[in-house]
Amino acid sequence: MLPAAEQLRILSSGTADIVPQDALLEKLGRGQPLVAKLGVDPTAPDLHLGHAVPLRKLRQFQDLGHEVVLIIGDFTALIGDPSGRNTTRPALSERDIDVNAQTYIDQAFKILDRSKTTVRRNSEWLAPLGFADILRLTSQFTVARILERDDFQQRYREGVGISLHEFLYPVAQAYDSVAIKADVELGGTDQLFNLLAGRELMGKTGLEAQVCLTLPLLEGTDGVQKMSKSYGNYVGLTDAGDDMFGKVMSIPDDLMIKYYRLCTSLPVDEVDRIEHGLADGSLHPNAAKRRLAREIVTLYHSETVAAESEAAFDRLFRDKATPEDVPEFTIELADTVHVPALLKDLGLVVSNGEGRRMIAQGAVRVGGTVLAPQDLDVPVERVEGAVVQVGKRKFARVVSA
RNA sequence: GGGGGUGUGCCCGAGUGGCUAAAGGGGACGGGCUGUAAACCCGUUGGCUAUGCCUACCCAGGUUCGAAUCCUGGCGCCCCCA
Repeated sequence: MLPAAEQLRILSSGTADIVPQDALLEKLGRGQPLVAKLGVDPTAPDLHLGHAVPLRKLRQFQDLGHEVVLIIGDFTALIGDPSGRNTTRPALSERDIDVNAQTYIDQAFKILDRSKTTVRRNSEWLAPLGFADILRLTSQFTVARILERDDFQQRYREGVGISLHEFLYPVAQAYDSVAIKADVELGGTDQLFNLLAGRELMGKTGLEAQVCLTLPLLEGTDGVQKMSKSYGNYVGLTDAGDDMFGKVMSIPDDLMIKYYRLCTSLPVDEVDRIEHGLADGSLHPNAAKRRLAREIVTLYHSETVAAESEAAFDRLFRDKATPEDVPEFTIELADTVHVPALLKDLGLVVSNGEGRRMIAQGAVRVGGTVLAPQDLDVPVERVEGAVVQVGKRKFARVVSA
């Protein structure tokens, strides 16, 4: 094992906070493998770069010789983390949870080392608790303490309802840490409260308290909201190379360095160099972003795919040419084709109305030429075998049935 | 248990009987500029082969020539008092 100080240097990079830092140094100093914990929510089966941030950090722990326990929050899913905007969440069926958990694990192993990872479900220890156990557990926390949590405070102030059982979420999560005797728990900065609850409960239970390590929340491609599927601003770990490359290219410049730090495996020093290059103008932002996109695609696919994705990207956006592989659709065509309906059939727009609007706005090309606003109906020869394009990135080739 | 408030399009939010497919903002989308960045400008944003028709302002009824707007009942959410 590396010296504790060196480990700490690596583990601290990109973190938001380590509470308390000296405790981590001390734990590392014992030269024993630590147990690093991450609790995951089995409600969102599609992982994205945001989910990958703590997973990457866990991977660092593994590479340094530590153990990782991944906790599937199948039981806490009955509550739903109150930090979400949704106060009510539909209860998932056991089957859904199984499927989601499996999907999660499969994707997580794109990042984690399988041999150093233990997967547990918190229903293992939470489900058997009786009411008396829960009373004992909840008596460890005061209402004032629970209300310190930012989102509870805010919701309480704004008069948004808080259900009593939501108070139990941090308590349950804290108990997870007790159950597995975690040394370190990871989470986003929005998790700090929950992580600290675990630290507190462990202390009160006579265990050595865990260290809380928080990571910044990653903004999505819009650069504003945190990355999330529901905001549509995510880069999925299973996205095709082309998509991944394109999405990364669309992030705001200001976010590049953060992505470099949190989403790639480049060494800290290299990222620092890039940062300086951008600051003094010696590195063009476009070049830096391309490299970022390549690094990320390489991580989840391969170097070859990354190169192909970049080539496809250039073809589409720099040369404004048609992509290589346009999906083909076989459709029965009349002599005169009603274009809005055609666009809808091709899946390029969701309704005829949208198709009309797109045509009116000059966003539709057939065989490379922009369709005039009055061309709602065109002769079949014009579309047959032609590439139909809506906007910059939606293409389809029409083949007559 | 009692009192009060509120429910509008993806979101916020105007709108108290016709001029409202519903102001304004945000978001999103499209066009221009460009580096698919930011900023900025312009446009679009319920459905329908469409000078019109249909469906829409929590739900169900009702009043009216006409309702998001009025009435009745229901549901949801919030606040205060106990």
